[in-house]
Amino acid sequence: MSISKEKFKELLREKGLKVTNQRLLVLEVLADHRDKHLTAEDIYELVKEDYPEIGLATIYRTVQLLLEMQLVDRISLDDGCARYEIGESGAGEGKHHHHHLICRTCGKVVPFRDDLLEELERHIEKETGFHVLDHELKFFGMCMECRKRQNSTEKHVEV
Amino acid sequence: MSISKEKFKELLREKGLKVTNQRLLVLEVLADHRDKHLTAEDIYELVKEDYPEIGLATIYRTVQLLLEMQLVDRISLDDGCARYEIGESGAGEGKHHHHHLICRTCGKVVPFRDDLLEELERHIEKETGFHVLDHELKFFGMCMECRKRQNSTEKHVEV
DNA sequence: TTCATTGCAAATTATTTGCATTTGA
DNA sequence: TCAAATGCAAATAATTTGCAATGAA
Repeated sequence: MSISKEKFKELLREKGLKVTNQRLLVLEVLADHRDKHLTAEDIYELVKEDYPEIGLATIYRTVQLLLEMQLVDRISLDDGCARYEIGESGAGEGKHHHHHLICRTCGKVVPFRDDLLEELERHIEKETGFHVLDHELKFFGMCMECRKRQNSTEKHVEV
Repeated sequence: MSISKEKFKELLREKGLKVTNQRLLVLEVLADHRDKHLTAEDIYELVKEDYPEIGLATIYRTVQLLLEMQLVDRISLDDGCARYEIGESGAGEGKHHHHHLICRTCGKVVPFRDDLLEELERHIEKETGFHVLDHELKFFGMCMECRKRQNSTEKHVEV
């Protein structure tokens, strides 16, 4: 449901920006790896497969542009580098994406779709006057697989 | 409601770690600036007032230790550096702190206390098997003051 | 005494920037 | 043609690490 290549080209032209191979490829890599939380370095390696002469600085400049155009989201997994993923909602109207379940045991990140926060946002606006435009919600814990593994290996272990 | 200096000393001894002035001062500075979201550099400057010979590396090592002991939380305001604040709940049982309302216009960060996420967490566990231990929730938007300012200055401005 | 802790400086890592060159409109 | 975009290398900024000196137990 993310943005099409044509729509992206159009948006670039509207802004008076140029349509370059590099920009198209960065968006394509992000679109081909949705829910993968790629770092700039990840994107760099993936784009290099098709376009070996690209520079890392171009990746940074392009994701910055895509962020401003609201075509991608930046998330942090608290590992010291920013991660990027393509937005669900195309041009960024329905800006209420998904949350992330981050397993503290194996590091896996599972997306979770939910809109239960809308009510909380209305509550916040009424209570504090703060107008909420967007939110970012992360849950930390242990995924099902790790729980199973823990159960089987720690059955007789004292804590 | 955060941890007392005595309790902290006791915890250090339990772990076989040494009670040092530097460690006490870092905790004290965090306790004296609750809800202030200090960077390592901020803490460094504040501790230097009492203890000018402290090194920045010690700040980093100490906040790392405090994080492991669950006495402080690390949050990111997406400005390229980690921020630290003292935990509400002392030894970290009731790990459900507060959320942050981040104003995109003036950068102000307002804490907001709420427990409406518990229901959502139960829902997630039932749905996905992911066992939630903690969460981090940020809202981005515009604070009341900025909204007022905007109304008064942009009354006749075309967008 | 003795090993954990510290301060300092150097190293590392992610990201940004300056600039000459290239390229899309 | 020509400003925008790129690639490269150097600069920056946050954080980490190695190591000799210090200090708490």
